Amino acid sequence: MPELPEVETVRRDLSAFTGHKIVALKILSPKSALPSAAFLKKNLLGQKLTKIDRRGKLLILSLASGKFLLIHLKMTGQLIYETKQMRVVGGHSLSDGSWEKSVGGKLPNRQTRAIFDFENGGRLFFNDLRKFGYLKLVDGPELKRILETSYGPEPLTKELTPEYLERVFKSRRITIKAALLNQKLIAGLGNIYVDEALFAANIRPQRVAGKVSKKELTGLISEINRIIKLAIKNRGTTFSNYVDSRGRRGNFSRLLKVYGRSKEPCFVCGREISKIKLSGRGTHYCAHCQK
DNA sequence: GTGTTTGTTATCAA
DNA sequence: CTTGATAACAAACA
Repeated sequence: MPELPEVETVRRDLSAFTGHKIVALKILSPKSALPSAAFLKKNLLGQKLTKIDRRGKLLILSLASGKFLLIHLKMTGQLIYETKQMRVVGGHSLSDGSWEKSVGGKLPNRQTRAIFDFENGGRLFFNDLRKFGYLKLVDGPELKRILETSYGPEPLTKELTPEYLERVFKSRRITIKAALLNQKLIAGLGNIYVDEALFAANIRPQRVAGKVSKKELTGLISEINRIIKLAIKNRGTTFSNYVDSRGRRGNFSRLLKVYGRSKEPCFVCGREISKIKLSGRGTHYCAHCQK
């Protein structure tokens, strides 16, 4: 489940490989390519990749042509980059053994939906078990429209203030959990980091968003920022199948306090972590610590 | 065969 | 117009 820290980790890693031309593109799953596989090929072949940005959980790859390739990993997407050197040495066994714990075998594999070959011999694999993710080619105006209509402020920016959250939550009768999952209100959080942030801020996920006090929102923002920063530092969380651009798992998993810890003891009070369903999502919290 | 996992959008309802 | 609830999407696993 790639959320902001996981997508940011991939973005930073892949940025090291920008500046090269795409010399071949294989699309193995046409439905993963928007608006169509043919359109992507036409617009990507021979194009230089100039930089990679991120907004929320969306990767934005800039092309020399002025167009943009948007990549969303959704739930099970992976972007794995192989250098020419890695293939020459025969696969993915790095000296630190990191490949053994992750995708293991050779690429492409059954989950591979697209393969980019670069001029420098590098190869980028887009894997996606469940095919929710996509590669989407857009022009400048469409990118602008998407960014303006789909994303609220990012964590770790000055735009995310208690005054802002107070204003956009005020009229809302949804739960604070649902509000934090809404990318239009705040960008980048998903199920894992929402549960973690609410635990750290001592706020019950089922509270009505509009009734959370400004003081609590202030604390919540500070916990969101702290956790997101720490998670990026730890290269994200691997819960199901997230791996970074070299196929390695994230290290934040061992720092999770509530997510995936149903019935285990709360690290603060020792009581059992509860698990309920909110907005159709598994929701983990401590009924004693969170008010 | 059933339930569960989740990011995002479409759809419908109030 | 706004807001919210829910299904749908896809594939694997217990």
